Amino acid sequence: MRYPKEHKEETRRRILDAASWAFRAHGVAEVSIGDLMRSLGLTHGGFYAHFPSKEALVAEACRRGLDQAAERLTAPLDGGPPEGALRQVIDSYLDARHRDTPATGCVMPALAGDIAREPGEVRHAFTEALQAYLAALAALMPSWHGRADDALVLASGMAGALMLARAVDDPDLSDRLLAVCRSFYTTAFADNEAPDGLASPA
Amino acid sequence: MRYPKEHKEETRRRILDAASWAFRAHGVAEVSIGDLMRSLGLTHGGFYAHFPSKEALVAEACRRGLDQAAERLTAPLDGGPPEGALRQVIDSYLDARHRDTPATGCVMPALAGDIAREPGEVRHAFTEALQAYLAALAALMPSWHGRADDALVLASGMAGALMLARAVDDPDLSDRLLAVCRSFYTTAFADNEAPDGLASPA
DNA sequence: TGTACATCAGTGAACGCGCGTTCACTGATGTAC
DNA sequence: TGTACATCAGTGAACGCGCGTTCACTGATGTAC
Repeated sequence: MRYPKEHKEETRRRILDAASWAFRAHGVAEVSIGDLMRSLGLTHGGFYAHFPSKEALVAEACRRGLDQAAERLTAPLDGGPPEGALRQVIDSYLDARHRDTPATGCVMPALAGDIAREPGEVRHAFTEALQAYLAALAALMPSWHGRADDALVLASGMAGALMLARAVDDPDLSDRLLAVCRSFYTTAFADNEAPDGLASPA
Repeated sequence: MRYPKEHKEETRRRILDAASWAFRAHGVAEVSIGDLMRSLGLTHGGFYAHFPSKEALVAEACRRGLDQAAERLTAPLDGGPPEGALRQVIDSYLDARHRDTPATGCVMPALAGDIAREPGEVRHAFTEALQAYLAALAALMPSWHGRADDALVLASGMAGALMLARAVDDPDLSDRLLAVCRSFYTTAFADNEAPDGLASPA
């Protein structure tokens, strides 16, 4: 069959989206090309007309996932961050809903452990997209902070907390982890206080 | 061949140690039973005389890895934590050497992402061992802190930082991540200040 | 002391299975005449 | 307007491979006599 002009790049985008969700939900190793194409009503053979290898798909899926997250951070604010934007980011990141829907959630807690063992192409794409994400996060920080450094602490801390909250078996521990970290990071980074009397972590 | 009395449990321990290292270094999915037994000079068939399944091995390997980490936290101190013990834990956790040797490092940044997707047996073993680890970490905290809560923040934060430091492609970013988080967590949790004038995170 | 036997940790062929990747092929449709 | 053809996104059989797991077997040695 012959297809309309943009059909192919539309299919490519559908593969990429489905991969980006499935990898976050089930892990890179557990999602096969066959599964992926089948979930789109296609067959596995067609995949290689869109991507040269599974590895290339993983790299692009990581980048896309992080790029979308960065956009979500930036989108709501047109003229500088409104009061409470950072607080809202922390609240929704360290939330039961985010914990329970990894497919549409942040790439870091879902895949960073795997990415550390992936080949260079994947790690490079992840790194580039992470830099952009960190910059977007830093832009939400109160200006009297060491913004870029604080963004590193906040992003890695929230990613670690969400990852553990997902790994853990015990719902109470998982909820407590989210609640405690949410309160800690809000106090440390999103409280509007003077530079000298910074928030207490307690 | 007939073997001396404790030979079998000695072999079991060797399998468990090798698995615990290999899983952290290469990920659960990338280490096959064949690889594992071959690395001990054995053949794959013998594995099932020691463990009922790969899943059971993963569960025990996680538990063992975390238990050893908890022991390492507790061991040096016999009569309460000496000054600077927590500082030392943070320094050695968020260190380039730890980042570069995942096989002997902490289980959380290496495997927690995978564990979140593993079946109940594995997650349960991980959770139990994590509770013990968190208790050991809390015992190092200055007593004026909300120890148990602070241990959650510190453990998850350090795990997230190490995981990202490993995933990232760019040595400068990776080093900066470690340095910034090291300084942040030391100030927030290991500075000996009065309860009212807590450490500033900046 | 010497001999026959029971033990059992470890062996390795075999099982069914799914993976990533390749490639000759299909067939609906836009285009050229 | 009608017809022949070129295009090319998608198909599905086939490739070699390694996986987790099973099981009949091996053979050195402790033990019973």
